[in-house]
Amino acid sequence: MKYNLVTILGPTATGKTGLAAHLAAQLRGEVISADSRQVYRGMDLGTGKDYEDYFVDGIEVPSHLVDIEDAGAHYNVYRFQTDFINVFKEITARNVKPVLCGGSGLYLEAVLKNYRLIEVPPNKELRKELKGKTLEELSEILKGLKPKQHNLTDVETDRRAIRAIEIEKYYAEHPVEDSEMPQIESLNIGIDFDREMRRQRITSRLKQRLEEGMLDEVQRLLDSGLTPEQLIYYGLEYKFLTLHLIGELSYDEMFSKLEIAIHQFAKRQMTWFRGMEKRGTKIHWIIGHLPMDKKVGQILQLLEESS
RNA sequence: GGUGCCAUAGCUCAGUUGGUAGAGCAACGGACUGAAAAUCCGUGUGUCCCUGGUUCGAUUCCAGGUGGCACCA
Repeated sequence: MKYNLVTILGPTATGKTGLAAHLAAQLRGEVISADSRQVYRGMDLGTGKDYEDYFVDGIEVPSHLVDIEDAGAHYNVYRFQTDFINVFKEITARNVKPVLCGGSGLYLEAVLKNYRLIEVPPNKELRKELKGKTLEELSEILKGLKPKQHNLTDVETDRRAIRAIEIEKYYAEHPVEDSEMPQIESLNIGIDFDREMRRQRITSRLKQRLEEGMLDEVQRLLDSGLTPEQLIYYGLEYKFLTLHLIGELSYDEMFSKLEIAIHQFAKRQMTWFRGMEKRGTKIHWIIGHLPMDKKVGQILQLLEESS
């Protein structure tokens, strides 16, 4: 087979995990999650994590990169890429087929396009040197190092700006060799629903998860000592449910604002996937409402055709 | 039933001393290499309720109608 990876992607609420698990079951494979929020333990309903999705005919398909961090921690692309590489190597060495599955476009592309991210150790001297500079001065320094600056979150706080400068300086001094990254040949499958269907699925899934106790989950995280700010940082469900629990939004306001925010998120995900296609990543879109065995069948067919 | 007020974008509303209109939110498009469920950029999508009158010209003024709200019966 030409491919050494199958990737299942798509916007939120399209049934990616279930499809990945069913496919992995057919291939004697294992699932590697590419979801920037499902990495956190205790964040389940709010991240759309559903352990039952991994059971196929009563047998659990092994999964990776889910529940690997405490809630409250900050995971990131660099960590994802290195974690992915480790899991990929380990699985492949066991002669098991990896199925990458998720909706975090940046994470997917970091792997599929082999982003050059390297370990950047803290530079104490530089940090001392930059300490006390204003955010504007730091922004200027960063702009000098990285003229094509897109991401304003880099200069939102002094700490982040200093880290961004540290990373850029390190890159400048350490040309990267791309030896670490295994060669990835991925068959990419996108799950497609039309816009109206996508919105309906998001809304009904939101209602369902609220009924299943999503508010209790967020309350539990608050009770465990996480601050509202820490939870709001995670966005979407955690942001709006927290705002409701601390009394800043009524239930109805929370619901409608969250619903809108998830719709907007799904749209941004689609923009990212279209962007990936423009940048040269082939995505085979399959129709979301087909029965599971049809979808799996189409993917197996594509794999066969390639061999 | 009477009187008054209102009717403009998907929603809430502003506006045009008469020259066919604009904000917020939503929606749509885009960007994205160490927080990415984040962050940021761009786009107005309209029988200005209907019919008639005045006028070179009416979404705007006048009359009637329809619908909504309030008050009085």
